[in-house]
Amino acid sequence: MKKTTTSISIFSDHLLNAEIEKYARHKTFKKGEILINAGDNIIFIPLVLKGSIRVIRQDFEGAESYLYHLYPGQTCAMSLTCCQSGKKSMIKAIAEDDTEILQIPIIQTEDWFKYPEWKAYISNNYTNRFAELLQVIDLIAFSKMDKQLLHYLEERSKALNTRILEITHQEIADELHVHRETISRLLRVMEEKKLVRLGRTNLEVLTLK
Amino acid sequence: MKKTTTSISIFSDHLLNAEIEKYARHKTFKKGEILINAGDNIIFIPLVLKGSIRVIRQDFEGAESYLYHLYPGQTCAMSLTCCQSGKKSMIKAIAEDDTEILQIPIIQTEDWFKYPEWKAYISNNYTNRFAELLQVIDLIAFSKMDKQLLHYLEERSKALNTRILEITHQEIADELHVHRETISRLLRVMEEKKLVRLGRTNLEVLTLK
DNA sequence: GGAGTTGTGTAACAAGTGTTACCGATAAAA
DNA sequence: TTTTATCGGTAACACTTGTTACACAACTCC
Repeated sequence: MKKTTTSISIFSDHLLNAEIEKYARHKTFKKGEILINAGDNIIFIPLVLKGSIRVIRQDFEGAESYLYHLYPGQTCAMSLTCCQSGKKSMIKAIAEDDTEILQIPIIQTEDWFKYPEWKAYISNNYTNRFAELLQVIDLIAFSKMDKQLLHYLEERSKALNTRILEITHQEIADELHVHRETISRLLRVMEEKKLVRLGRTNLEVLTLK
Repeated sequence: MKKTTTSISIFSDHLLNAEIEKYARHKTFKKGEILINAGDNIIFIPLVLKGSIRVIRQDFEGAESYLYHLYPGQTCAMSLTCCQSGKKSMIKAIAEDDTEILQIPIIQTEDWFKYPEWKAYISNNYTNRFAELLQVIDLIAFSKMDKQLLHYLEERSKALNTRILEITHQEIADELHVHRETISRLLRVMEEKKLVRLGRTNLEVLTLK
C-alpha cells in the first residue's frame, strides 16, 4: 500500500484526510482496464484522483449502454448505493485513460458523515450523478441517434483529452446499443458535415475547442 | 398546520418522529394535481404518506418522459439533490391518486443525519431511485415502444390500484414522447393480444394479478 | 509472399415510428 | 336539438434503424 500525498488535496479537513489516508488504498489502472463488471460485488468506494472512468450500463444479457464519465475528485454514486444495499454492481466501469484512484472500504466511511465536508461531497456526487442520468435519458428519449453519437464521441474525447480516438465502429455500436452499419452510416454523414475525420480504427472529433 | 399521527408510523426513533412532527406540514393533493413543475424552486422534501406520485422528466421545451412512481414511505430523491444544490426542479410531479404528503423544509433536515434511521432512509431512497432511473434507461435503450407502453400502463395501474385507467391516447403519447398514432397502433395490437381492453378515454389493463 | 482475420463500405429490403391528412363517433356546450 | 370540440381509426408516405449479404482493404501471422 503506497502512501500518497494526492489524497490530502481533496478535502480541507485534516481529520478527514487523515482518515482517508489511513484506510484508502491507492490503485492505478491502465487505459482500457476494467475496474468493475456488472455483477461484481462492491465493497470499495472508488475516488478518482487522475485520469477518467467510463461508466456503462450492462444488462443481464450483456447488452451495453454508455452512461457517463467520472473525473478526478469524483466518486461513483452507484458504488455508494450498491455498497449500502449490499447489491451487486449494475454497471461496468472502464479506465478511459491511465487512471489513479483511491479505494475506500465502505465500512470505514459509515461514520464519516460527522465531517460536513464528507457529507457535502457525497451529496454533491449524488446530485451530479442524478443530473447525468437525466441527461442520458434526455439524450435517448428526446434525441436521435446522430446527436447521441456526437455526444458520445465528444465525451470520450474530453475524457481522454485528445481529439483522436482509437476506436472501431463496432465498439461504438456496442456501447450505444445499435448496429455497426448505423454507426458507419452516421459517421459518413458526420464526415461530410466536417464534424469528424475518419480513419481506420480511429477518428478525429472536430467539434471541440 | 394540521397535526397528524400518520407521520410517527414512519420511523421507530421517537426523537426523529418528534422532529418531523415539529417541522413537517401535512398536505393533500387531489388526483391529477401537480405537486411540482419543472423549473420550480424546491425548498421542501416531500414524504409520501398515502396515494402515489407520478414523476416525469420535463425538458426545457416542455417535452415529457415518464420516469417512475413514488409510494407511501418514499421520498423524492430529486428533491434532495435539487434542494441541496439550490437548483430548480428538473422534473414534474403529479398526484396519481388522491395523495397525502409531509412537506419537510430542507433546512431542518440538515443535522438529521445524526439519526441513523434518517441516514438509512435517505440512503435507501437514493438507492431505489438510482435503480429506477437505470430501469428507465434500460426500457428506453434496450426495448421497443410496445414494452415501454405496457410497462407504463402497468405502473399507472399499480399506482392507482385499479385496472381501469381513465386516460386518452394523446396523454400516453405525450408522457412516452411519441405520437398519438403510434400509441393507437400499439394499443390496437395489444387489444388483439388480450393485454388490454380499449374504451373511449379509458382502458383496462389485463396483465396484472 | 500467402492465408486468414478484422474493419469498413455498400446495397437491398424489413420493420417501426414520424408526419400529414381526413373521417366518423362521442361528449360537451349552446 | 344543434353545434362544437375532443377522441380515436385509418391511410399514405417519409425517414431511421435493423437485418442480411457481400466486397474490399488493411493488418497479422505463418
